[in-house]
Amino acid sequence: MVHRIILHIDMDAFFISVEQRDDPSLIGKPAAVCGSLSRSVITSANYEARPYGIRAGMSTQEARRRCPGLILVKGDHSKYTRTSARLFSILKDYTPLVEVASIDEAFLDITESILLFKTPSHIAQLIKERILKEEGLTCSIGMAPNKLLAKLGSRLKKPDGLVIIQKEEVEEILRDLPVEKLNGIGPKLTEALNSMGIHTCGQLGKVPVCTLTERFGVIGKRLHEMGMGIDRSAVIPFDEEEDPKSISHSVTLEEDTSDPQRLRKVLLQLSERVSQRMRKEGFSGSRVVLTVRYSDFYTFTKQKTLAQWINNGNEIFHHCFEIFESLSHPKPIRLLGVGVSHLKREWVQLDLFEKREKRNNLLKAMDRVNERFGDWTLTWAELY
DNA sequence: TCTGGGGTCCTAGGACCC
DNA sequence: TCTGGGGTCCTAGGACCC
Repeated sequence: MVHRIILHIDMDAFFISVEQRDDPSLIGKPAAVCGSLSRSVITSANYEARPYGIRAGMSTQEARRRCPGLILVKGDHSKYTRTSARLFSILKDYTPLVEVASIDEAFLDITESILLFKTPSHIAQLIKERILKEEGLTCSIGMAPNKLLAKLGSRLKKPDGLVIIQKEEVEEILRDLPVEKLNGIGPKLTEALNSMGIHTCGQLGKVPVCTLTERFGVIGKRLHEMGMGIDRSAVIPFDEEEDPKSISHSVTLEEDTSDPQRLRKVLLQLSERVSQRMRKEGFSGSRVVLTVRYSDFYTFTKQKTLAQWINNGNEIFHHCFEIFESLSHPKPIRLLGVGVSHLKREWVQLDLFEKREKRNNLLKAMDRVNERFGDWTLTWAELY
């Protein structure tokens, strides 16, 4: 295989950095973005807040307790989506092979682009400069022979880092690197590996594949390769992405409730939002999934496969309400979710071919990012 | 007043069919 | 009349990601 050059671009503390750019009074003070000001979690904390232990996923209450002076900003997701779209349009100036990994992360395959630019690291440098100049934001970039290592690289030096991992250095870098630093190895796998005496990637790469497959099944082979820094997966540009497999919305209620009328209304609204997205993106589905979380945080899903394809709000509601009513709910409800899976395309987006031809068109990029992230703009307040 | 919201992939048991 | 075995679909739940 041709030796590839992959970049992973990861925005630094994306949401709160956007807020700081727009409100300089936040600069230099511990600040964080959260979902809502009451029952929510931190979605992004700035580097001044991190010494207090403030991290994404922490409840806002816990964050306030740890850092009484913390400034909390309610997230404005439509703003982040618009910023994200402009960032992706910058990236597409350097290669058509840009993968949207999340709202603030991208993979670029620049193997072919180096003919047009001086060196690979020059491309990375140009990208950092343009993002800073045009958006006032910093990012961290990892450059490596594959996505796994590029992603590792962008994590190694944050914020505003540029880490280049050459093929020859891979073994040395991985030798003493804790396994949990790799994308895809979460808390449970880390614990399991550690209990087998495997703590570093170097150790992981030396474990025979059969030992790993015996213990972990199909992912055993993948783990073995990860330990050796091998990753053959391709960068998938946005216009070659597969269709989504499910569309869902969920909401944590302002307060736990058992009131059937309120719960019914929430299910109706969630069903309507799901159906609007399905129709906008051209899907029907034949499986409805209800998610319920009780006040004690016990969470479960119940699904129902239908004999027909549906995409309108009333039908989605009808089926998920039927599931809802078939259950005896022993505790007040904290969260409800409605989803549809088993999706089928009703129509093909007319601009798909156009998209292929105009990969550098800003509007197309914005459309695509909006399709993926636009619904983040909806908040609880807007539902009522 | 602890704990958001949107996804993907994998597993595993049971039903059902040949 | 002591019971195989392969395949698919359905359902629920878990791990992981940002």
